[in-house]
Amino acid sequence: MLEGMTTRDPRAAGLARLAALAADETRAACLLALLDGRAWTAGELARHAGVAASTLSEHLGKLVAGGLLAEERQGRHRYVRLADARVAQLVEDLAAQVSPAAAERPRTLRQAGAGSAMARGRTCYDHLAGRLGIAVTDAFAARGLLLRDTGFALTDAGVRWFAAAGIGLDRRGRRPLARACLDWTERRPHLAGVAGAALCRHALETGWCVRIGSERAVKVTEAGERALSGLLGIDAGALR
Amino acid sequence: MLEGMTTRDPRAAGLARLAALAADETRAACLLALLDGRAWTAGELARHAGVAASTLSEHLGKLVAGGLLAEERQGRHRYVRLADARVAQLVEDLAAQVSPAAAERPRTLRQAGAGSAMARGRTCYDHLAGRLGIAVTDAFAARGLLLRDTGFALTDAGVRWFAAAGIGLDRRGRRPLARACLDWTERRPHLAGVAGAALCRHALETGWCVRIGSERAVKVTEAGERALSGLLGIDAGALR
DNA sequence: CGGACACTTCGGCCCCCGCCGAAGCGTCCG
DNA sequence: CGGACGCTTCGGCGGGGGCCGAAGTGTCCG
Repeated sequence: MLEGMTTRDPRAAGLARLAALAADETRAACLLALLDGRAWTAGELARHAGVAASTLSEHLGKLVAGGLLAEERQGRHRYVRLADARVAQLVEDLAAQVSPAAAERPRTLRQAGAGSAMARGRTCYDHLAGRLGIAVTDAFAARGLLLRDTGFALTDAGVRWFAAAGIGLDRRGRRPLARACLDWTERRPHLAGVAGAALCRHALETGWCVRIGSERAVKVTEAGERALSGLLGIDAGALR
Repeated sequence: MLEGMTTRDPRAAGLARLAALAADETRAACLLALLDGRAWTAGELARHAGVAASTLSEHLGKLVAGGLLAEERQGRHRYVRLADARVAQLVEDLAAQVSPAAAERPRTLRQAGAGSAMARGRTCYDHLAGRLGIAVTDAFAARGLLLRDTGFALTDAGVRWFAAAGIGLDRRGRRPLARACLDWTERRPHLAGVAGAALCRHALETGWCVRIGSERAVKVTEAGERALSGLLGIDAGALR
């Protein structure tokens, strides 16, 4: 009907193609599961999503081809993880947009227990979240290390704090040094970006926190309580 | 196959439903067009997207029902615009993720001319973009009004600057005071959020800038050059 | 070497959804 | 009042894509 089939907008086509990757419930479940920052096998994801292995294999093919996932093959396993921090942020942003109603709703006692551990402290892709993440972010703001009421950025004092604590910040690359990640249990933003990732890595490496089981939940150790109290003035009570 | 049809993750379902709204090329073209912040009629969007009016009517129904668009009916016209700044940011973020290759490619002389005017200065939803937006952001950063290398936030001096310039900042609401919007012609972030919107509104109201034609492009007036030079030290040459 | 295992490919099924034109409805204007 | 106009609803068509089980490939382990 239209004469010249006016070449359609390539930006619209690209946007649609990208969104289509997340527009399927099974693939969306994979993306959300992978938000924990770990690498999952195809089989784990298939069981998690409740579909046949063959079905999930095709989904992974699309997600990898679309650049959302990176894959690593080890023996007979296919491990996938979110391709990079940009993708993680995109999934977070989309998830944060989705109806806040769908957020909290523990179903079984066991889930409720796990949920409360998750609410205390957990990782979100590569940074700290839950009440632990909030407490750290609050402490940074209270000590003038972080601006968060007029945007979200480390102050000069904040940059010096990281140097003094011996936590290196990789300032090459396009990833922002600090950005806000909107939590979906707590309803408040917490520190993400290069600084959030560096802090989380340091906390796990030095034993301030340990992972609980194979889950995303983390627990603050006694050494961690002392360190967080000394370096940031965080009261241990705020973490319970 | 599966016994209890294990109730699927409502968060995944919500994410998939949201993404599906943008996963169609015609709807994606609408969302991108509406990024200019104006209200479009259904007919304008149908011509823009190159589909029948009946087709586009159905698309608008879904976008409105999904909360991405707000509509306003006037007589026999149906005006739609992006529902709010959150949606605008989401579309921006998705568009920024899409292959940078699909960015620049002027096709006709007329488009090239319009493109260069757009590159000089334009609005992006409700804030300034293009080289004008970059110049303003650079000036804010150079004068210590804005932190952007360690995140993105107004400094105290920045907040005072807005007060001194008589530009009100509405600090109620959840919208961040300052945030980065990634430009897709220039490849650098520029000031968005409450402060970016207030600055843009003020610039248009006081005649620092005027819109060119019915497009998103804006031009800096002579009065605007004097004001930007006096208040921010922006050299007029940077805007050409 | 043979069986268990993780994943992939293939064929087939079916549903969803985007598309259109035709017809209908409300609004505007001469 | 009547015709032009903008939008919506409806029926029907066609393509795309998610799903599965079965069969195939490659890996690990006893």
